[in-house]
Amino acid sequence: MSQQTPVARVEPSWHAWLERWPTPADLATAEAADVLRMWGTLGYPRRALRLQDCARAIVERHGGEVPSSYEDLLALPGIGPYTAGAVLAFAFGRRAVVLDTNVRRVLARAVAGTALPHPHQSAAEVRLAESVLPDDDASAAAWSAASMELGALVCTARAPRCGECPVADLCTWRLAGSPPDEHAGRRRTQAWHGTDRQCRGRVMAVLREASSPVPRSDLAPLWPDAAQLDRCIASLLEDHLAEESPEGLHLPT
DNA sequence: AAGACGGGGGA
DNA sequence: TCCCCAGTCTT
Repeated sequence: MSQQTPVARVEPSWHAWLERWPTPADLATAEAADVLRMWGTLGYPRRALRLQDCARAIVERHGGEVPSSYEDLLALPGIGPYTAGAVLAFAFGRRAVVLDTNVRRVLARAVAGTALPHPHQSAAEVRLAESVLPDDDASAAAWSAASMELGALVCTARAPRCGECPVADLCTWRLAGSPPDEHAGRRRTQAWHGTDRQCRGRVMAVLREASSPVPRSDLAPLWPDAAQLDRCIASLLEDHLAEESPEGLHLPT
């Protein structure tokens, strides 16, 4: 849930979710429509389907227990290098590189001396994270939690609280006078207005609220560009985020 | 190596 | 308004 969605916004949904589907086996047999409705407005609803696919894979491949090896975790749907490392570190207390946006920013400032990390993660960055990770499992897991918290609460992207930072006196960026972002202006802002993502989001919002199939004619007013709307509906069907029956569009059964 | 993919809250 | 958020998957 927290892949690209702030944890503060995730937390209430996370509690409700685990109350309804406490185990992978519970989620594996849920209705996809219920999964998507419970996901609500967390964004990127494909993640909800991947999470259910992940639960099914855990049941089928691992007897319903979350696996504890990096390879097995990485092979699960929706689990990438970050999440695999986070599960290893935070669920199993193991030494693992946990390189999320917060840790990337902390390392960029404290070690590399730049205001923000490069737009795209590099292999060199992973090597750096590995090199500063303590050797034993317990210390490494604590390091991973600490560096993430530091980035999330103190070393924030917009207005870092350097006065409260425990490592301010060894921060390369701070010591250099907190120079501005090197690639400021080159970071392309993600377009939103008029995009397929906005269009898909509107359709999904209607389908989540609907208690019966929605005819395409009822969807037309949602979007000025009819061709784009058709294309987006087709992509939602392709992604299994929606289904179509003679009565109209609805969440998958 | 790029693009696609939601939505909300803070500055 | 703009920016960013405990990324992943596809091409």
